[in-house]
Formats: sequence, structure tokens, C-alpha cells
Amino acid sequence: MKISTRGRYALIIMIYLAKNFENGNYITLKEISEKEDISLKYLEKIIALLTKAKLVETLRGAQGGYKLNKSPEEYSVLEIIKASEGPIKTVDCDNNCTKKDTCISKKLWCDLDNTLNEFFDNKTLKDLL
Amino acid sequence: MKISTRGRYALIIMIYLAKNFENGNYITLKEISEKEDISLKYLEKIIALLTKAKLVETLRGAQGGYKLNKSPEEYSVLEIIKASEGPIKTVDCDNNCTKKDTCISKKLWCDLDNTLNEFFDNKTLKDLL
DNA sequence: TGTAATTCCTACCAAATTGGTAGTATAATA
DNA sequence: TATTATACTACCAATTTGGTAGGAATTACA
Repeated sequence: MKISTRGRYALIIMIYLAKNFENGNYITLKEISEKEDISLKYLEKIIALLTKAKLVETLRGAQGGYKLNKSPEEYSVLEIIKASEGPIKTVDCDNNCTKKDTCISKKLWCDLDNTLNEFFDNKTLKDLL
Repeated sequence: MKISTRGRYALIIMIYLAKNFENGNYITLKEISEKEDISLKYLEKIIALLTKAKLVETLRGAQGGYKLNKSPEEYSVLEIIKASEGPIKTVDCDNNCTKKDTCISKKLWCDLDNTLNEFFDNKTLKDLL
């Protein structure tokens, strides 16, 4: 029942980019790494997830970096969490489960997932600034 | 962001005991293990957490086993989850964190923990039957 | 056109957590 | 005292977490 550093650092990155959204420049990971005091190499791995999910725009090479591709209020925290931590599924009740038809707590976990999805979906990146 | 088998199996055990609460007998883990198809040895380890938290009453030896010590509607799901999985803390923002004063997402994680606590606290063991 | 800056990609690794198994000691009951 | 249970301790494999390292590809700019 933990949010791992992947999700937390992803959010830190996105907040940093959001703060610099207005001027439209690309921000390097090096800058974020130094300002937030998180290893560059680890941030590289985490932002790769955000890039893959098309949450950020990237430019390689000199003067390159990352920036948001829409304004902060258009990002839900949910999409950032999902991109970095994967979909919210607090238990693995998949179709392989042999007891799924009689499982008495299935509804509980379903409700939990819904509650969490709603919690994160109701918050935008802008709300965090 | 997962509920581990500890929490899930703990709940299964408690639900099983709740179903047998009326007759007042001790239920053996062996029975639960067979009915729920979960290894006896693993269940032993999990119920030890519930015993330690005084959520169940135990009797050793022949005719022994486990039973609830209060009625199902008096157990919140929260206390069962806490006993088996530990307190709900989705991120480790402890006092050691050097950035805790400037941390922009601290409130988010606090709200999240509160939401989860409330979610589980509002449900009793009886609600699951 | 060369070079510095920067992302992208792949491989590797240690520590912690998860999900168990096994054996034995202890207690209660018939 | 034999049987039935829980209690306790130690161990272990697989997975996840939280990284590190090195180099290839790309771009801007002097």
C-alpha cells in the first residue's frame, strides 16, 4: 500500500515542468536533478515512462530537454500516477482467479480501486502548485 | 499500491471466523486452510499478526483454534488491515526527510492516507458477509 | 563542420519485500 | 500419555524497488 519513488519522482518532475510552463522553454533533467537533489540517471529512467505515455514533449541534443505539452490544469494527477506506477489495481483479481465467482471481498477491492481512481482523477497538476 | 496477500488472507480468515461467530466454537486453521485452499503454514504466520493485535481469541491444544472476541459488526476493516499490513502510510514522509518543509505534494499524500483510512474505517466485518 | 549538450537505450546490481516452507516447542484435552 | 492444536524460529526463492554505468543517437550553435 505504498506509492513508490517512481510515482513520487514523476510527480516532482511534472510539478517542476508545470512551474516552467509559461516561458515555453525546454527544461533539462540535469537542472531538475540538481534542484530536486535526485540522481540524474534515475530521473532519466522515470521520465522515460512519462515520455512513453506522451505526457511530456522532448527535444534531444543541445538546448534540448523536456516540457509539458498541455497546460497544468489539463493534467490529472491520475494520468501521472498511472504512467509512472501503472494502472491502479490494489489486488490482482484477474480472470485466472479460481474463486472469483464466490469471492466475498471482491466488491471491497473494486470499491477501493474506484475510490483511488476518483481521488487522483479529481486533482490536476495545477492544484498542486 | 497493492494490498498484499497478508491483508487479503487476514480478511479471509476474519470473514471465515465471522461466519462461525454465532455458535461460539473455536475454529482450527486446518479447517480454514482446507476450505479456502491456502497453505496452513502461511495462514499460521498471518493469523499470528491478528493474535498479536488481539483481534482473535486463541486456544491451543485439542479442540482449540481461533474465534472472534467481539461480534462482526464491531470490527472495522481498518483494524484488520492495519493489524496485517501495518499502518496506512502511502509514502514515507517521516521527520527525517530533509525537504519536508518545502514539499509541495505532502498534502496530497496526507489526504490520500486520510481517504484510505476513512474508506476502511467505514466498513465493518459484518458488511462483508 | 566539429563539438558540446542532451536525450535514449541497454545492461547490470544490491537491498528490501513478498510469499512462502520446515521443524520444533508448547499447551490443552480426552 | 497420546493426540491435536497453536507458537515460535529459521530459512529460502522470486519479485520489486531503487538505483548505477556506459555508450549511442541527436541537435544546436560557434
